[in-house]
Amino acid sequence: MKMTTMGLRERKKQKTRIALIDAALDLFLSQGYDITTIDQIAAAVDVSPRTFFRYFASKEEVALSLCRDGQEIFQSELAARPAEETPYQAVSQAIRAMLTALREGDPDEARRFDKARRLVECTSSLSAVQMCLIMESERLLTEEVARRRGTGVDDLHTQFAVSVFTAIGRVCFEHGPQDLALLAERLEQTLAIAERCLRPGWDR
Amino acid sequence: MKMTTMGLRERKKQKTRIALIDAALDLFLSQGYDITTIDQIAAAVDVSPRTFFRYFASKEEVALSLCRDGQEIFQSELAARPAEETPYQAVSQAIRAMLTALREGDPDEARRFDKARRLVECTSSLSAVQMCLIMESERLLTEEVARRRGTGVDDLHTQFAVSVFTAIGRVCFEHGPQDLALLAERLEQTLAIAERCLRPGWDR
DNA sequence: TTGTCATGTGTCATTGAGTGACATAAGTTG
DNA sequence: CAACTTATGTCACTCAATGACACATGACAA
Repeated sequence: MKMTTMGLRERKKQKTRIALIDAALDLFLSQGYDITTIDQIAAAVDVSPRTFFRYFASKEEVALSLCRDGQEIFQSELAARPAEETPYQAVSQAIRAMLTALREGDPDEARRFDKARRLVECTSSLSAVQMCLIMESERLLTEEVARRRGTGVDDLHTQFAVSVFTAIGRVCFEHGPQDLALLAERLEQTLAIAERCLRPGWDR
Repeated sequence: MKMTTMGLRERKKQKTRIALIDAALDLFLSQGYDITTIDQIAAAVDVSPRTFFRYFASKEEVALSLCRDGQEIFQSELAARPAEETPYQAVSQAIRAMLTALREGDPDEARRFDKARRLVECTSSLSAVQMCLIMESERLLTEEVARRRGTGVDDLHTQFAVSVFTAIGRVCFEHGPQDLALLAERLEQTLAIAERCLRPGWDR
């Protein structure tokens, strides 16, 4: 298989997908999420409403597709951390890596990410679904932490550690600034606080 | 105003409300949440579908009304804690008080609470909305913690503390047993772990 | 009790999300 | 060019949710 080109069909699909995301985010931010209809989004990209649902299972999904991308980056960065690191070390490094990846990647993608975060921030129904994403990702995180701690996923201490990690992430991303540089700064401050509050070796 | 009786009209409304909740929970648990329609719930209580929406704003709300009740109990218990207590002391005592209130209250209510928790546990769309509730309640919690710590609600340390409290609550309630007695046990275990992980005075 | 007022409920119509079925158009491969 | 695969459009439908209006029922005063 060639990596240079991936067929006209596939490229068209990617293009439509991006166009749908951009149109949706812009409409959501300018008019409000609830008022905006699928028909409007589809019309803006000049596809049928039915086609929209072939790309995204729901109205929420198009808004949260970027958040999902971010979490997938985090998960893969986490899996790549060396096994010697404690859970806390691995998780904090993985979050840093995710932010770095976003800052060094496609600038358009970073702008979309900002838009998505601004949108979720001011739309309660989306905040709820975002939390659903976080909970999914939390399950994977639990497995990873359990592995590093050598416990099962039902271990209370492991679950507590995972919840603390989620807490750190939420403090950063939920009420944080849109700008990725400021976000990285806020992350460091939050991690510093966490380290001041937690006993050394708490995550072992 | 008399407290003994509260008028036939009001009593009828309470009765319909309870009946709708019970019918909904039973249908949701037996058939599944998504498959169950408003029409079925309304038919089971022998009211029109339109009336359902006069009691509950959405299909989700009827399922989560008990969770909301629980959180309101928590909030009022928290507000009643003496001002000298640290945030952690106040919050942990408030959670204990909430569980106690549920165990000592109406047994029917406790059974509904169990059903609701079981339902939310196995229905991802409801988990999402429950998280939305938790986030609402988190805003109030942030104000309370900020007051006790003498900071603004934007203080990072305060936000971290609140997130840790939420983490404790989620470890208990989310993957916990249905039974209220076992739940209280799990709470104590979780609190013990938290105290072992956190530095003394971390919440000051 | 009766008449008046307020309020809860049923019926009807409508919007919008989401899905299944089927025909057609477009890209892929030989 | 032909045969195949896959994306899209159209149509019809279910269900959640809301507004409007008429009607029934409980509350309350004379």
